[in-house]
Amino acid sequence: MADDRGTPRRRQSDIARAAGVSQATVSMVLNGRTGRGAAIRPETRERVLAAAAELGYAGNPAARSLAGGRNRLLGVFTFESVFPAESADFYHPFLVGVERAAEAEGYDLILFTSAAGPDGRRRIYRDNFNRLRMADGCVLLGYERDRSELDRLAGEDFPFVVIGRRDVPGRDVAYVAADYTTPTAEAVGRLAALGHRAIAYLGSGLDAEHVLDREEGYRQALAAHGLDPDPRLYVSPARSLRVDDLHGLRALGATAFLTEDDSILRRLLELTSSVGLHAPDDFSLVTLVDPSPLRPDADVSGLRVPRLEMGAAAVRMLGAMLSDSPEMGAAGADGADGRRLVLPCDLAAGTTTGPPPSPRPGSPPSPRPSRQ
Amino acid sequence: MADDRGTPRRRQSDIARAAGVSQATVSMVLNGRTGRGAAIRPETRERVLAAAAELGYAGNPAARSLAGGRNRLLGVFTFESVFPAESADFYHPFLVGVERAAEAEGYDLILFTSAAGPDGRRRIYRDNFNRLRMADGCVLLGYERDRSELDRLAGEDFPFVVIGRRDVPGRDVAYVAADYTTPTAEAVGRLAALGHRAIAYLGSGLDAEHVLDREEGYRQALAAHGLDPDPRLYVSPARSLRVDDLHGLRALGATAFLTEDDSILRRLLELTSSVGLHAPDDFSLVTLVDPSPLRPDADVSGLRVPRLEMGAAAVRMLGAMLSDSPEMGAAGADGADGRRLVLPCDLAAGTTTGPPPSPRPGSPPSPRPSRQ
DNA sequence: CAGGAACGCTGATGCGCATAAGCGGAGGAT
DNA sequence: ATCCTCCGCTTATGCGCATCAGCGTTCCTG
Repeated sequence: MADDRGTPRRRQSDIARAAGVSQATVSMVLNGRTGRGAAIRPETRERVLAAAAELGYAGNPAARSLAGGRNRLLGVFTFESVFPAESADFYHPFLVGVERAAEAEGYDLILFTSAAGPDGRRRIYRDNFNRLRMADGCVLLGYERDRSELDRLAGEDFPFVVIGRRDVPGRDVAYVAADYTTPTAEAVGRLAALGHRAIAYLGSGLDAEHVLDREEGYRQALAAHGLDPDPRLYVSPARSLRVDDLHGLRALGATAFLTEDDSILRRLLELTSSVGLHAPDDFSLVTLVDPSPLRPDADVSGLRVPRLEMGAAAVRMLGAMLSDSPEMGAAGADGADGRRLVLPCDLAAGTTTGPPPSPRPGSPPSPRPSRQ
Repeated sequence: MADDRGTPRRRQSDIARAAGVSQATVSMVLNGRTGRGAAIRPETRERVLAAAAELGYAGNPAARSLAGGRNRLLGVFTFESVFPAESADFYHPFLVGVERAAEAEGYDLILFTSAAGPDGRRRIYRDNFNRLRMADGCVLLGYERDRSELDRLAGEDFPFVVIGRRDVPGRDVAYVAADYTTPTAEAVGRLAALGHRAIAYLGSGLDAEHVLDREEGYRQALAAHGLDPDPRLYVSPARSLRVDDLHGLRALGATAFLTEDDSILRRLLELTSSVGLHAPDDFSLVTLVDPSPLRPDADVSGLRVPRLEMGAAAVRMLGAMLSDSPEMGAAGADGADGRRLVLPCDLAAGTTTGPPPSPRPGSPPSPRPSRQ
């Protein structure tokens, strides 16, 4: 009578023996399933349940999923750390959405944390193995440096949904994206309506789809409102914008700025406040991605990306792909029925936009390049 | 030659066929294991790996764990939402630690999100199935309402580590905790040294271990410094403290306050500022759990719980339990060797403590209840 | 009163994998 | 030449469960 350590787990066969039935019967009772026609006698049922309760039975999910085919595990792959110290604010809302939807749909989540490459970035394929396949399907999140892994994955027969638009030529990648084009265009429209004639675009310089969408909105709206698409107003990458550049833009008549990401926004605010300019009086500002909530000082006008909803929608889409047709997952048929979703993006009014400052004497608003 | 959809998941037997070897050989190669004596010929090995890569093989975690092997999957179970909207700041650092350690040790993480009960809280056992067993072991995080699930889990033979001290009678639960007692006592000591004679304790009213630890530190330090342990200074639960209560405590001579959690801290700050009192001039304040970083206005004195380290340590402990002895996991032998870890907690100086205000005329610092 | 159809259960099977046991051959020791 | 030992692989087995095809009974129908 040593200690009970190693108290063996109870199996269905233990219950079966205790209740005087077969293991198959135990399985049926516990699952409420019916073999073919109908049922288990209530009396037997009770005996089995009693035995299970008494022996403290707890099913083995691994065996369950082995026998059943699927494991109700959804993968979450991020190209960067899932819980990064800094960009916490960026990923967090997506993950909240993913988690909620997973919870609602009865899935557990598997986070691929083991796959870090030497550069700290994660890789889908490690030693040529696709660990993602451990899950029934996978949600991909974040921005990859290298598109080839995604291409390769798209060529496999594995169901996945990317958060963010991805166009892989010849493949039919499922994604949940946000519509950046419309609200970017709308932002330009509003600024134009306020009287701005020269709107500078401070871009990230990346060529990802979501970046192209914003540019597209900018250019379309410029044309639609009859504004001059002066290429000098389009600065990209603008990450290391300097005071000189700022002055240059203002000399071109720029009275409004669009910033493509948070670090550029930050940069611009630093610069402007260092020279004593403030929105909305001295210039207008619209940011094209959610500003970090860490800066409570300003309610910046700009896009509000429905991140939580995107995460949730991605999970729901994946769930649908998994249940609809068990095999439609990867290289689906023609048409991307429910496999592409573009969510609208709000344009928050904020407090950083207003009419352009009235032209100071001697400083004509019309573009007149001072030098260069 | 229709589309390739429907290509089933590859199994080891597929690889075996492609490489012209047996399934067992594939298993050995992929696991780097050696049958009995030594090895697989490098040539064979290469062929197998090539076939696996080409066919896009990825192991089935369920089958792996069923077969008695391991998954390299660690579970993360939280009794509440892992990514809660509000308490994000609370859980996040733990998860960062968990993620980093998992990454370092080459584990992937399973987040048990599917186990939500009707009340929104998660349950380990659902329909009597312990899904945690999908993983090799599990880290538990958060505070359970109901201790019975933990008791039951402790009775099973499944390796897990709890973040936060847990005493389950008769069981030997592995945990990584923080030492709240010492810094709480130290906080009282510092306040006493500054001249405070009456230190109020605003508690949460819970009876979890981590709460008891703080109380313990408070009481010990009161005794050690010869302060009167007036029970009226010990308010718990204090979550709905009111202005009256605040005045009552001050009438008792209280010049310093200890707050047990963030919501109580918040409450106290509301109250005091509503009556025009401010730390450290009018009173001193030490909080016994990290204040939410959302409040940049004050650098509150108080405990700093090493959450990130706790998360990482829990994963490392679990890793050790899994590799040391495959069976020491659950109800270990006697002695909790490396299975209990208590990390020290810093006491940050902050700016909310100082000497007690000099007694105003007519308002003696000695306790003299004015009324009631 | 024969034929059939549920009913209530059992036995067999296989999910994909790890692993123990087996086995032919090559090489060394005696 | 004989025996033994390792090597490099194969075959067989079972993890715990869900599920399917029976199979003896009972009850109903014509």
